[in-house]
Amino acid sequence: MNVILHEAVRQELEQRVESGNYKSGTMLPSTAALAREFGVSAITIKRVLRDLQTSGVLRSVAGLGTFVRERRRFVRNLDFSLNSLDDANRLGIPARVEPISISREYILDPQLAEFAAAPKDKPMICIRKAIIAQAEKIMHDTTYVSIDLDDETIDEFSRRLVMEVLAERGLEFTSSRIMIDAAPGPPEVCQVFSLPRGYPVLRRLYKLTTASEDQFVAGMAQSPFDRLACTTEIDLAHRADACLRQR
Amino acid sequence: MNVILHEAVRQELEQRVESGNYKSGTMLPSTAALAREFGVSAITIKRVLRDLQTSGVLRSVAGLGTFVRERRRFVRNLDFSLNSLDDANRLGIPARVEPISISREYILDPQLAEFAAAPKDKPMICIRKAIIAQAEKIMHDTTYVSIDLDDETIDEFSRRLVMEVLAERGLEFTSSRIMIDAAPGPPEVCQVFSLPRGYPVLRRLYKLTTASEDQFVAGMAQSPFDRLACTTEIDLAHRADACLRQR
DNA sequence: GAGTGGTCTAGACCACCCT
DNA sequence: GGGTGGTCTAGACCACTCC
Repeated sequence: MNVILHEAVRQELEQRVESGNYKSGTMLPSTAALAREFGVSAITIKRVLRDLQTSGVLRSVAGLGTFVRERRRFVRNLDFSLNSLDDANRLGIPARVEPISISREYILDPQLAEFAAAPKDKPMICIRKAIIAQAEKIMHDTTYVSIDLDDETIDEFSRRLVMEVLAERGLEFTSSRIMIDAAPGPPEVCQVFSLPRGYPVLRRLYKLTTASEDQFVAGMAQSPFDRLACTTEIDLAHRADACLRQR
Repeated sequence: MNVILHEAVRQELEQRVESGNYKSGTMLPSTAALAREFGVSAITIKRVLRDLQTSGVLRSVAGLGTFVRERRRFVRNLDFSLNSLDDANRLGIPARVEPISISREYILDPQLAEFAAAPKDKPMICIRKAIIAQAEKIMHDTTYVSIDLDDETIDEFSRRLVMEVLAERGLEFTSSRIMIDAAPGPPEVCQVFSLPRGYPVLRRLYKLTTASEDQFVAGMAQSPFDRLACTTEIDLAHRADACLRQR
């Protein structure tokens, strides 16, 4: 037993969720009831519940209650790129896009800006959207495009995947450089997923290469940690030398 | 300006860190001083400071003060596997291993257990260690090995990388299946890195394949989100079909 | 001993949801 | 109206670090 009160309560609640005592999706007793049960103050309970929200165990709705968060995670193979929503649907996973915004701006995220080495001479087309699979939001995507396009094409971005639309317009993508990291969810993303600030998020920064040097397509896909994971395979028999560098 | 007090204070403090007003590594004013400055209660300030710790912006040491967290991140290319500490040293990055524990146990983490499909007939050798690069802990690794080995070999695990030791003993690894995801840092990991619970962590689950079916080597590497990122490249010209599946 | 952050408490008000 | 979580406050005690 831990000496720290909120830690002890936390472990007990986590255990109840894990053991199925509190079942997935169901409502927990109210903070007042828990405070009585554990013999601690209501504010200590509130702190624990808040901590368990940022760990993805619980989910609270003001005025409604606190619930056990449902886990449903998708796994995406990095080697195969998902290029169209039709592909997903063909695989039996109903997927669609929910547009958030289309605007002209520069890359805000400093990590993405450095990774993609974006042109700084003029603002790019910035498409933000949420990707939904099986009625569940699983991804928040921000794509930056610096190519002259007609309004009709830009309009199409809000209904389908950017790569899909551009490929139809004749753009040939040769390769994609990817950086995968984790991060505390930024405000925009947490809002879309109804998550508390700082919720761990899996990010995939990507920079596409086309035949032409001046066609710039890059972006960042962000998913709550319990909604998406990535897989890949490495051939060790013909491996190259080590590669670890700073920054 | 936001109506929520702690959110407004948070944004102001974040801005001061970003603008360099509070410089990296330096100490912030005390909670009492900040409470006076913002005209809010001390407990509100404490909440904000705690939130900014889980977002990786600040770092507090009880009895010492609150500091701006220094960011130093390594980037690891997935296609090239880092097989020995000598490799890293040759690249000009002084790296070493700090053993945490060697024991015999079953895989605890449910996600890793499912991913690796571990044999359940007997407990495996479990090696836990921290990997340090440039005097900074950047990785927490847990490796499970189910191979009969002499004590001398097992002893060697605490000084060098598991793959390195096994390769010298004649094991030939053909490929590595990898799953990358994010997660709130578990207690063991947060303790090693002196991080608050729930700090976003980048995880890499790996399962190695050897010539023999019954040689089981798998594990999980976890890094604080601001210490490590992974890169890779995808060939889009010869891409296979889409691959997105649930769980 | 003085200063720091970490923990815990009691009590209050608000916005929200459901009936 | 009665229940819920979210916010904010004042005040207290402790463990820790540094001088």
